[in-house]
Amino acid sequence: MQHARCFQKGFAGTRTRDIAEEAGINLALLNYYFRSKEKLFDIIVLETMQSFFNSMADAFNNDQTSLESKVETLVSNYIDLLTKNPDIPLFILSELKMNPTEIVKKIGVKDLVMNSYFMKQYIEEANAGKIAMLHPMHFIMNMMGMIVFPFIASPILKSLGDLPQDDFNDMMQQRKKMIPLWIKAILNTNPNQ
Amino acid sequence: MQHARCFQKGFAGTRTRDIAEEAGINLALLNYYFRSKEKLFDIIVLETMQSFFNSMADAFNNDQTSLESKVETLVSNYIDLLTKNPDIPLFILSELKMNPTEIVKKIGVKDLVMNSYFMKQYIEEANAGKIAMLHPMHFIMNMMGMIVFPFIASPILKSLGDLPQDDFNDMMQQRKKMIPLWIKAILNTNPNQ
DNA sequence: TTATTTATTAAACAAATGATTAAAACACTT
DNA sequence: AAGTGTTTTAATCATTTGTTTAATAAATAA
Repeated sequence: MQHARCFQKGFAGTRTRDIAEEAGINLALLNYYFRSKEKLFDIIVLETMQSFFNSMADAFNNDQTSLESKVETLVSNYIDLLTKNPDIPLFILSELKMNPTEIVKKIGVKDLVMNSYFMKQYIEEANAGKIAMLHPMHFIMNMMGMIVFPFIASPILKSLGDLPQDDFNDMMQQRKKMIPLWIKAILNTNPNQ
Repeated sequence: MQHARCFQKGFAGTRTRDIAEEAGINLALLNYYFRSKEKLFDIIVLETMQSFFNSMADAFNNDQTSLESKVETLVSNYIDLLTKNPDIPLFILSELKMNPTEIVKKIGVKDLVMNSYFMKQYIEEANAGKIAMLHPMHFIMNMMGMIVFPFIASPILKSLGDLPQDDFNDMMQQRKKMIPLWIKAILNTNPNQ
């Protein structure tokens, strides 16, 4: 399923009639299966977040690859994913603001990220002095910010830089190579400057 | 005016009755002044974006300060602004996705950013080899991403890092000092690696 | 004052919308 | 074939919601 309309218009902006039509089923059937619009959206949000985060779980927990290589994989995969589905982040973050922590807990994204082999490697290298002693959350904010923010802000950025969709996508492809370099530069920065 | 409800729930999720009540005026009066919900929101979005971008215009066009110092000011001011009004970015970006380029043009944000003294300095220093030869849009994406993304994604980040609101705010204060250092590190990165 | 425009309100309207109902169609078992 | 439970649908309901109307109050002009 694509949930295209949901992603674009969000919970309040999406009509159950449109969802039913898009799915090719009767409106009453939608309620027969999901009981209410809210429960339907709970499922859509959950599924979407789950697939968004789980898509990286394998690479995250590979104990054969370096931290650096994991960053490269993560950046590359997410940029490809977001190029194909640019509406997902804004959808997730908008819906999440309404039902705050409930959904996040259900997915177990905290365990997925914070207890990953990736995080273990990060903390080890930080303790060993190989990279900057930087709170993991700053690292996540920077990395995800550099990856996700351009897609969230694409309307304004495309207008700002006179970028048609194709040029914007080209730029995102460039970022696949650049972001890992920038991350490395950040991790070599002395925080006590 | 605060537009609090609008910022939290967006166009589709906000009821005109609630806006009227919050403003302490009669519902019919709202239409008497603004003619329709859509036109009311056009004004709110426009005003909000204008204040968001214009708030930085002065510092941006100061020809007495260095590029580095401008980055520091920008980061610090925006983090303070977003700490006070964390709902603004998601509101702007959500509404912007519906009415794509129309609004952006009205504000003249393109002229404000791209023809600023700040940008001139950036391009000069890039040409002089003092900083990396990096497309200005990458620079903007990175800087704004590092500043704004944490606020947009705060629900998930706070849960991920076990951060109560106060700790989250502390972390944002830390970023005031860090982001300029990270930006500098990025601008010293050789892109042809 | 009186007239006229402007601001404000309570009430109502029409369309949209999430949900339900009751009946029909289908699948499966005995 | 008859019985039973499940799936699907057209029609309907009850609210919600953006907007309008018609009347009143307040301000302004004559």
